[in-house]
Amino acid sequence: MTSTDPTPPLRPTRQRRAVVEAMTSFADFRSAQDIHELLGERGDQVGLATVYRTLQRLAEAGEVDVLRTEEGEAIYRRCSESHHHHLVCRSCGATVEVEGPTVERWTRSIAAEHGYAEVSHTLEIFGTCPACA
Amino acid sequence: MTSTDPTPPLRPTRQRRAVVEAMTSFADFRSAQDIHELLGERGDQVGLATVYRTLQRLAEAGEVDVLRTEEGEAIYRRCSESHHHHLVCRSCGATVEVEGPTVERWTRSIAAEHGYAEVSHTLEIFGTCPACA
DNA sequence: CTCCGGTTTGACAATCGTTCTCAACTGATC
DNA sequence: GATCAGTTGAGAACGATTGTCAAACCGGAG
Ligand SMILES: [Zn+2]
Ligand SMILES: [Zn+2]
Ligand SMILES: [Zn+2]
Ligand SMILES: [Zn+2]
Repeated sequence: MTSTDPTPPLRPTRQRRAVVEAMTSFADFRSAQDIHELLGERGDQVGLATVYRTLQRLAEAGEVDVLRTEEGEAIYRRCSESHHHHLVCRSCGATVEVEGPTVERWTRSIAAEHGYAEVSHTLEIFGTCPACA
Repeated sequence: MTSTDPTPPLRPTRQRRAVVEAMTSFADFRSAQDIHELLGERGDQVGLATVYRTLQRLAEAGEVDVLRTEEGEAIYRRCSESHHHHLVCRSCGATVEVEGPTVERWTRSIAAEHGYAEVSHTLEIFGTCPACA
Protein backbone atom coordinates (compact mmCIF):
# COMPACT_ATOMS: atom_id res chain seq x y z
CA MET A 1 0.00 0.00 0.00
CA THR A 2 1.09 3.52 -0.63
CA SER A 3 -0.54 4.28 2.66
CA THR A 4 2.10 6.14 4.65
CA ASP A 5 2.16 9.54 3.02
CA PRO A 6 2.36 11.59 6.20
CA THR A 7 2.14 14.99 4.55
CA PRO A 8 5.74 15.90 3.76
CA PRO A 9 7.18 18.71 5.88
CA LEU A 10 6.92 22.27 4.64
CA ARG A 11 10.02 24.44 4.82
CA PRO A 12 9.70 28.13 5.53
CA THR A 13 11.91 29.28 2.72
CA ARG A 14 12.61 32.85 1.69
CA GLN A 15 10.36 32.48 -1.33
CA ARG A 16 7.43 31.07 0.59
CA ARG A 17 7.72 33.79 3.18
CA ALA A 18 7.82 36.41 0.46
CA VAL A 19 4.63 35.13 -1.16
CA VAL A 20 2.74 34.90 2.11
CA GLU A 21 3.97 38.37 2.99
CA ALA A 22 2.90 39.75 -0.39
CA MET A 23 -0.56 38.27 0.06
CA THR A 24 -1.10 40.51 3.05
CA SER A 25 -0.39 43.63 1.01
CA PHE A 26 -3.64 43.73 -0.92
CA ALA A 27 -7.26 42.94 -0.23
CA ASP A 28 -8.68 42.09 -3.62
CA PHE A 29 -8.25 39.03 -5.80
CA ARG A 30 -5.09 38.88 -7.93
CA SER A 31 -3.71 36.44 -10.46
CA ALA A 32 -0.56 34.44 -9.87
CA GLN A 33 1.20 36.54 -12.47
CA ASP A 34 0.12 39.78 -10.82
CA ILE A 35 1.51 38.49 -7.56
CA HIS A 36 4.72 37.42 -9.21
CA GLU A 37 5.10 40.89 -10.64
CA LEU A 38 4.30 42.47 -7.30
CA LEU A 39 7.04 40.41 -5.70
CA GLY A 40 9.49 41.63 -8.30
CA GLU A 41 8.63 45.25 -7.63
CA ARG A 42 9.21 44.70 -3.95
CA GLY A 43 12.64 43.31 -4.67
CA ASP A 44 11.68 39.76 -3.73
CA GLN A 45 12.95 37.75 -6.65
CA VAL A 46 10.82 34.58 -6.84
CA GLY A 47 10.41 32.31 -9.84
CA LEU A 48 6.98 32.27 -11.46
CA ALA A 49 6.68 28.51 -11.10
CA THR A 50 7.37 28.85 -7.41
CA VAL A 51 4.65 31.46 -7.06
CA TYR A 52 2.21 29.08 -8.69
CA ARG A 53 3.35 26.21 -6.49
CA THR A 54 3.15 28.26 -3.33
CA LEU A 55 -0.28 29.63 -4.09
CA GLN A 56 -1.50 26.09 -4.67
CA ARG A 57 -0.16 24.99 -1.34
CA LEU A 58 -1.72 27.95 0.41
CA ALA A 59 -5.03 27.29 -1.28
CA GLU A 60 -4.99 23.63 -0.28
CA ALA A 61 -4.19 24.68 3.26
CA GLY A 62 -7.16 27.02 3.15
CA GLU A 63 -5.03 30.07 3.79
CA VAL A 64 -6.06 31.80 0.59
CA ASP A 65 -9.26 31.77 -1.40
CA VAL A 66 -9.24 31.00 -5.11
CA LEU A 67 -11.74 32.29 -7.60
CA ARG A 68 -11.96 32.02 -11.37
CA THR A 69 -12.39 35.04 -13.59
CA GLU A 70 -14.92 34.82 -16.35
CA GLU A 71 -12.02 33.84 -18.61
CA GLY A 72 -11.01 30.98 -16.37
CA GLU A 73 -7.93 32.57 -14.86
CA ALA A 74 -7.31 31.73 -11.20
CA ILE A 75 -7.18 34.66 -8.81
CA TYR A 76 -6.12 34.57 -5.16
CA ARG A 77 -6.73 36.46 -1.96
CA ARG A 78 -5.74 35.93 1.67
CA CYS A 79 -8.73 35.03 3.79
CA SER A 80 -10.02 33.98 7.15
CA GLU A 81 -10.05 30.26 7.71
CA SER A 82 -13.71 29.72 8.41
CA HIS A 83 -16.23 29.04 5.68
CA HIS A 84 -17.44 32.19 3.97
CA HIS A 85 -18.26 33.78 0.64
CA HIS A 86 -17.38 37.01 -1.13
CA LEU A 87 -19.10 40.18 -2.16
CA VAL A 88 -16.89 41.54 -4.93
CA CYS A 89 -16.99 44.91 -6.70
CA ARG A 90 -17.07 44.30 -10.43
CA SER A 91 -15.38 47.60 -11.03
CA CYS A 92 -12.54 47.91 -8.51
CA GLY A 93 -12.38 44.44 -7.01
CA ALA A 94 -13.01 45.59 -3.44
CA THR A 95 -14.02 42.46 -1.56
CA VAL A 96 -16.01 41.80 1.58
CA GLU A 97 -16.16 38.40 3.21
CA VAL A 98 -19.73 37.48 4.01
CA GLU A 99 -21.34 34.56 5.79
CA GLY A 100 -24.54 33.51 7.36
CA PRO A 101 -26.55 30.44 8.24
CA THR A 102 -29.29 31.19 5.72
CA VAL A 103 -27.52 29.98 2.57
CA GLU A 104 -25.77 27.20 4.41
CA ARG A 105 -29.13 25.88 5.53
CA TRP A 106 -30.72 26.41 2.16
CA THR A 107 -28.08 24.54 0.17
CA ARG A 108 -28.11 21.69 2.63
CA SER A 109 -31.86 21.32 2.48
CA ILE A 110 -31.99 21.55 -1.30
CA ALA A 111 -29.34 18.85 -1.57
CA ALA A 112 -31.11 16.63 0.94
CA GLU A 113 -34.36 17.10 -0.91
CA HIS A 114 -32.75 15.51 -3.96
CA GLY A 115 -30.88 12.87 -2.04
CA TYR A 116 -27.43 14.31 -2.65
CA ALA A 117 -24.82 13.65 0.04
CA GLU A 118 -21.44 15.12 0.98
CA VAL A 119 -22.64 18.53 -0.02
CA SER A 120 -20.44 21.53 -0.65
CA HIS A 121 -21.04 24.71 -2.57
CA THR A 122 -19.60 27.82 -4.10
CA LEU A 123 -21.26 31.20 -3.96
CA GLU A 124 -19.98 34.62 -4.96
CA ILE A 125 -21.85 37.88 -5.11
CA PHE A 126 -20.92 40.65 -7.53
CA GLY A 127 -21.95 44.28 -7.58
CA THR A 128 -20.78 47.86 -7.66
CA CYS A 129 -19.32 49.05 -4.38
CA PRO A 130 -20.29 52.38 -2.81
CA ALA A 131 -17.02 53.98 -3.90
CA CYS A 132 -17.53 53.02 -7.54
CA ALA A 133 -21.24 53.77 -7.66
CA MET B 1 -20.60 57.11 -32.88
CA THR B 2 -20.30 53.44 -33.50
CA SER B 3 -23.87 53.34 -32.27
CA THR B 4 -25.70 51.36 -34.93
CA ASP B 5 -24.58 47.82 -34.20
CA PRO B 6 -28.03 46.23 -34.38
CA THR B 7 -26.94 42.74 -33.45
CA PRO B 8 -25.86 41.16 -36.74
CA PRO B 9 -28.25 38.52 -38.06
CA LEU B 10 -27.75 34.90 -37.09
CA ARG B 11 -27.98 32.30 -39.79
CA PRO B 12 -29.32 28.86 -38.97
CA THR B 13 -26.57 26.90 -40.62
CA ARG B 14 -26.11 23.16 -40.63
CA GLN B 15 -23.32 23.45 -38.05
CA ARG B 16 -25.28 25.62 -35.68
CA ARG B 17 -28.27 23.34 -35.87
CA ALA B 18 -26.05 20.34 -35.20
CA VAL B 19 -24.59 21.88 -32.06
CA VAL B 20 -27.96 22.93 -30.68
CA GLU B 21 -29.28 19.48 -31.47
CA ALA B 22 -26.34 17.81 -29.76
CA MET B 23 -26.89 19.89 -26.67
CA THR B 24 -30.26 18.26 -26.22
CA SER B 25 -28.74 14.79 -26.17
CA PHE B 26 -27.19 14.95 -22.71
CA ALA B 27 -28.12 16.43 -19.36
CA ASP B 28 -24.81 16.99 -17.64
CA PHE B 29 -22.11 19.57 -18.24
CA ARG B 30 -19.65 18.86 -21.06
CA SER B 31 -16.61 20.61 -22.44
CA ALA B 32 -16.51 22.12 -25.91
CA GLN B 33 -14.13 19.38 -26.96
CA ASP B 34 -16.43 16.64 -25.64
CA ILE B 35 -19.25 18.16 -27.64
CA HIS B 36 -17.08 18.41 -30.71
CA GLU B 37 -16.24 14.74 -30.38
CA LEU B 38 -19.87 13.85 -29.81
CA LEU B 39 -20.78 15.63 -33.03
CA GLY B 40 -18.17 13.64 -34.87
CA GLU B 41 -19.56 10.36 -33.60
CA ARG B 42 -23.02 11.35 -34.74
CA GLY B 43 -21.69 12.03 -38.19
CA ASP B 44 -22.10 15.77 -37.91
CA GLN B 45 -18.77 17.08 -39.06
CA VAL B 46 -18.25 20.49 -37.43
CA GLY B 47 -14.97 22.31 -36.97
CA LEU B 48 -13.74 22.68 -33.41
CA ALA B 49 -13.48 26.43 -33.73
CA THR B 50 -17.07 26.56 -34.86
CA VAL B 51 -18.16 24.54 -31.86
CA TYR B 52 -16.43 27.03 -29.59
CA ARG B 53 -17.95 29.97 -31.42
CA THR B 54 -21.43 28.50 -31.36
CA LEU B 55 -21.31 27.63 -27.70
CA GLN B 56 -20.26 31.19 -26.95
CA ARG B 57 -23.19 32.56 -28.89
CA LEU B 58 -25.57 30.20 -27.14
CA ALA B 59 -24.17 31.14 -23.76
CA GLU B 60 -24.52 34.85 -24.49
CA ALA B 61 -28.06 34.23 -25.59
CA GLY B 62 -28.68 32.45 -22.30
CA GLU B 63 -29.59 29.21 -24.01
CA VAL B 64 -26.89 27.20 -22.32
CA ASP B 65 -25.27 27.46 -18.91
CA VAL B 66 -21.54 27.65 -18.55
CA LEU B 67 -19.57 26.42 -15.56
CA ARG B 68 -15.87 26.16 -14.88
CA THR B 69 -14.27 22.97 -13.72
CA GLU B 70 -11.81 23.18 -10.88
CA GLU B 71 -9.12 23.30 -13.54
CA GLY B 72 -10.69 26.26 -15.26
CA GLU B 73 -12.10 24.43 -18.25
CA ALA B 74 -15.47 25.69 -19.50
CA ILE B 75 -18.31 23.16 -19.53
CA TYR B 76 -21.73 23.64 -21.07
CA ARG B 77 -25.26 22.39 -20.64
CA ARG B 78 -28.61 23.29 -22.13
CA CYS B 79 -30.85 24.98 -19.60
CA SER B 80 -34.10 26.69 -18.94
CA GLU B 81 -34.05 30.41 -19.52
CA SER B 82 -35.04 31.63 -16.10
CA HIS B 83 -32.55 32.30 -13.34
CA HIS B 84 -31.52 29.15 -11.50
CA HIS B 85 -28.60 27.28 -10.00
CA HIS B 86 -27.27 23.73 -10.18
CA LEU B 87 -26.95 20.77 -7.92
CA VAL B 88 -24.23 18.68 -9.52
CA CYS B 89 -23.02 15.16 -8.73
CA ARG B 90 -19.29 15.24 -8.23
CA SER B 91 -19.04 11.65 -9.36
CA CYS B 92 -21.26 11.27 -12.43
CA GLY B 93 -22.18 14.83 -13.28
CA ALA B 94 -25.92 14.32 -12.93
CA THR B 95 -27.37 17.81 -12.65
CA VAL B 96 -30.55 19.21 -11.19
CA GLU B 97 -31.61 22.80 -11.74
CA VAL B 98 -32.65 24.38 -8.49
CA GLU B 99 -34.07 27.73 -7.55
CA GLY B 100 -35.83 29.48 -4.77
CA PRO B 101 -36.43 32.91 -3.31
CA THR B 102 -34.37 32.26 -0.20
CA VAL B 103 -30.91 32.72 -1.72
CA GLU B 104 -32.08 35.44 -4.04
CA ARG B 105 -33.33 37.41 -1.07
CA TRP B 106 -30.27 36.67 1.01
CA THR B 107 -27.75 37.78 -1.58
CA ARG B 108 -29.72 40.93 -2.28
CA SER B 109 -29.91 41.85 1.38
CA ILE B 110 -26.27 41.11 2.03
CA ALA B 111 -25.27 43.30 -0.89
CA ALA B 112 -27.55 46.11 0.17
CA GLU B 113 -26.17 45.89 3.68
CA HIS B 114 -22.75 46.77 2.28
CA GLY B 115 -24.00 49.35 -0.17
CA TYR B 116 -23.29 47.29 -3.29
CA ALA B 117 -25.53 47.93 -6.29
CA GLU B 118 -26.31 46.06 -9.50
CA VAL B 119 -26.02 42.79 -7.72
CA SER B 120 -25.64 39.42 -9.39
CA HIS B 121 -24.34 36.12 -8.11
CA THR B 122 -23.18 32.65 -8.90
CA LEU B 123 -24.02 29.61 -6.80
CA GLU B 124 -23.42 25.95 -7.46
CA ILE B 125 -23.99 23.03 -5.15
CA PHE B 126 -21.95 19.84 -5.36
CA GLY B 127 -22.59 16.47 -3.81
CA THR B 128 -22.95 12.76 -4.45
CA CYS B 129 -26.21 11.82 -6.13
CA PRO B 130 -28.38 8.93 -4.92
CA ALA B 131 -27.22 6.71 -7.76
CA CYS B 132 -23.55 7.20 -6.92
CA ALA B 133 -23.95 7.05 -3.16
C1' DC C 1 -31.11 31.90 -62.50
C1' DT C 2 -27.07 34.75 -61.54
C1' DC C 3 -24.59 37.97 -59.20
C1' DC C 4 -23.04 40.31 -55.00
C1' DG C 5 -21.71 41.46 -50.42
C1' DG C 6 -21.84 40.03 -45.99
C1' DT C 7 -21.73 35.74 -42.99
C1' DT C 8 -19.78 31.49 -41.70
C1' DT C 9 -16.50 27.92 -41.74
C1' DG C 10 -12.36 25.23 -40.83
C1' DA C 11 -7.48 24.07 -41.03
C1' DC C 12 -3.85 25.87 -38.77
C1' DA C 13 -1.16 29.19 -36.30
C1' DA C 14 -0.84 31.79 -32.27
C1' DT C 15 -2.01 32.94 -27.29
C1' DC C 16 -1.47 32.39 -22.74
C1' DG C 17 -2.20 30.57 -18.17
C1' DT C 18 -0.39 26.76 -15.92
C1' DT C 19 2.34 22.63 -15.21
C1' DC C 20 6.38 19.77 -15.97
C1' DT C 21 11.37 18.70 -16.11
C1' DC C 22 15.49 18.35 -13.99
C1' DA C 23 19.91 19.92 -12.58
C1' DA C 24 21.52 23.00 -9.07
C1' DC C 25 20.59 24.57 -4.38
C1' DT C 26 19.13 24.68 0.72
C1' DG C 27 18.61 23.56 5.31
C1' DA C 28 18.00 20.64 8.79
C1' DT C 29 20.43 16.80 11.10
C1' DC C 30 24.10 14.08 12.72
C1' DG D 1 31.19 18.96 6.26
C1' DA D 2 28.60 14.91 4.67
C1' DT D 3 23.94 13.52 3.79
C1' DC D 4 19.53 13.74 1.78
C1' DA D 5 14.79 15.02 1.11
C1' DG D 6 12.52 19.19 0.13
C1' DT D 7 12.92 23.46 -3.05
C1' DT D 8 13.85 26.39 -6.69
C1' DG D 9 13.98 28.42 -11.39
C1' DA D 10 14.77 28.58 -16.39
C1' DG D 11 12.81 26.95 -19.99
C1' DA D 12 10.19 23.38 -22.41
C1' DA D 13 5.78 21.42 -22.70
C1' DC D 14 0.78 21.45 -22.37
C1' DG D 15 -3.88 22.24 -23.35
C1' DA D 16 -7.84 25.03 -23.73
C1' DT D 17 -9.23 28.81 -26.29
C1' DT D 18 -8.89 32.40 -29.77
C1' DG D 19 -7.19 34.55 -34.00
C1' DT D 20 -6.29 34.32 -39.11
C1' DC D 21 -7.91 34.36 -43.56
C1' DA D 22 -9.03 32.28 -47.85
C1' DA D 23 -12.70 29.47 -49.51
C1' DA D 24 -17.61 28.08 -49.14
C1' DC D 25 -22.25 29.67 -48.31
C1' DC D 26 -26.60 32.33 -48.18
C1' DG D 27 -30.36 35.17 -49.18
C1' DG D 28 -31.98 38.74 -51.64
C1' DA D 29 -31.66 42.02 -55.69
C1' DG D 30 -31.82 42.32 -60.50
ZN1 LIG E 1 -15.56 49.36 -6.45
ZN1 LIG F 1 -21.38 28.74 2.29
ZN1 LIG G 1 -23.84 10.61 -9.51
ZN1 LIG H 1 -29.76 32.93 -7.83
